[in-house]
Amino acid sequence: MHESQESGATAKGTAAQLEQARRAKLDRLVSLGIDPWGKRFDGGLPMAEVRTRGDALDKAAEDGPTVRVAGRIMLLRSAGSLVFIDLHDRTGRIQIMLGKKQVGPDAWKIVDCLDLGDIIGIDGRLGWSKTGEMTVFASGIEFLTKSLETPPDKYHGLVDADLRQRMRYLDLIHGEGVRDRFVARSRIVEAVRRVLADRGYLEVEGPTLQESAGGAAARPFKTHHNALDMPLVLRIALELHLKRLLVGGMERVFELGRVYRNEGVSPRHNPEFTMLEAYEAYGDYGTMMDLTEAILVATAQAAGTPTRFEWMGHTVDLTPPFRRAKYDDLLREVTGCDPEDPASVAAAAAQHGIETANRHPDVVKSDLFEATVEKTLSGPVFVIDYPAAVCPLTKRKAGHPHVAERFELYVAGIELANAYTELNDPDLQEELFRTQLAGLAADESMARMDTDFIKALRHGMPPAGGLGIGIDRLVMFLTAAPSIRDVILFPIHRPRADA
RNA sequence: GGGGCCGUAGCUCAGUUGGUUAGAGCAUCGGACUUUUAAUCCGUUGGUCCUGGGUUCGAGUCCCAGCGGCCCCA
Repeated sequence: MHESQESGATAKGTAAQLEQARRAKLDRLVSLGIDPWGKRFDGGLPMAEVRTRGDALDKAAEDGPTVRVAGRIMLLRSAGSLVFIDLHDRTGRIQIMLGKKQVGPDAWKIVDCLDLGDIIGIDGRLGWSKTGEMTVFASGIEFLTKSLETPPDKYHGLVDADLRQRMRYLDLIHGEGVRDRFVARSRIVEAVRRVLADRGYLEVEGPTLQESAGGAAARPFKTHHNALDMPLVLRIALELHLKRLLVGGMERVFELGRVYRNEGVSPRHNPEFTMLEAYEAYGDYGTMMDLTEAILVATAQAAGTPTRFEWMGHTVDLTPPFRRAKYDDLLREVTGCDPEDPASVAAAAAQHGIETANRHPDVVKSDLFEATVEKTLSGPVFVIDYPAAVCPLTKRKAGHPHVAERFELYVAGIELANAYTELNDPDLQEELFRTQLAGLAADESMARMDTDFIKALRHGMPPAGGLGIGIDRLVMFLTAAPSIRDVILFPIHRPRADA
């Protein structure tokens, strides 16, 4: 304490004292000629593999194999000149026993400098302790990295949701199942790519900086290019550029990438999130249903999700084929209105407090559907055949100009996928881009003129099916996560005044 | 944008109707311990009670505003 006052670094407050104690140990390591930041450490076995070997050992035997492991100190129990450590790596944990006699006086000086959170490498004999715990009985220790910060409570870990997201690295170390969930996310994305690759799809990358944001109904983030002195927006969807590639003869394309929507934050919304969009020439929305089922089955398997499970209070069974239900039929069942009759729909909407005056009937209908039907859909269910006016990028059903060949896949009341038979008539597309629906704010409208896209369509886009899947929601669903922030490593946050 | 709940030590949490010097566990530091496993035992350090106002003899506690978080609704 007195030393620190002399050096001007007064240890005021617990945090400073805790750090000072760690820095003292760091200094001791340096004085022992040890680099507290370590170096390359080859030949370490993953803990999971060590455990597999340990399980095969006779528990009384004292001639187990020599193993080398590396990891972070999560627990440290000192019994005099005997120290037990729980060492963790990405694959699991194992107990290390360090004895003063066993490791010798030089190594013991290192053991004296260990704190929770430090990273070390250990050589030792694999065996079982007297109390029946698989243990590496250390013969040597290599110091690899000092931790200057105090880890969270070793039993409770980090609980505060804010801290967990701002300091995700700590959450990954200490949070129950946190790393597993992000491992699952990686496996899910891998599976998506595999399904598409197996079907001959090419993965491509469209521009994230665009002149105008199309392909969805959302407000974009605005930015500016200095050298070109032009305003730009971040993309809100992948659709319009992928369809240009269909024109270009890339008949099966997909993009798996980040999109940005300048809107509210909620348990199901983050301003940046990951979308999959896939387009298949010569297909339609039925083709996309098959693809969606294949992706759901493959990703569930990759994530280790059972076929039948509970999520958000809904029971879900992922055995294909998924149920298909017509939009109008669901609306009729749930609300009792006549979907074909705008007056009947408006009356039902009014009962739910939905504004009906001066609004396009399909907008009202869409609001009514969202307010009443969506939450009842345990799913998985393909809701098919949407009111055409709210689908400006979708081909109309042959002989039914007011019905769009669109489906949304619902699971547990949440929209997981959205697909169309793609509109490829350039004249109709141009007209729909021009048509602003009454009662729909520009921000909420997909109708935004994109003359370059129209030009592309005029060169001929083959009939096609297109599919969009929200990867974050898919991961939420398959890992039973209640919030999108549980599946995004670094979700958006307001800055904090202190830290 | 509206409503509800929350913010106390590095972490996890108590804190009664407003009442003496704000507590515990973990972590830290010192001590005992060669079979522990959230080790145990003895001792020890550590506080902008989110911030700013207000009410009061007296505020962690009540009121107002702000900041931050979680949830619900639009």
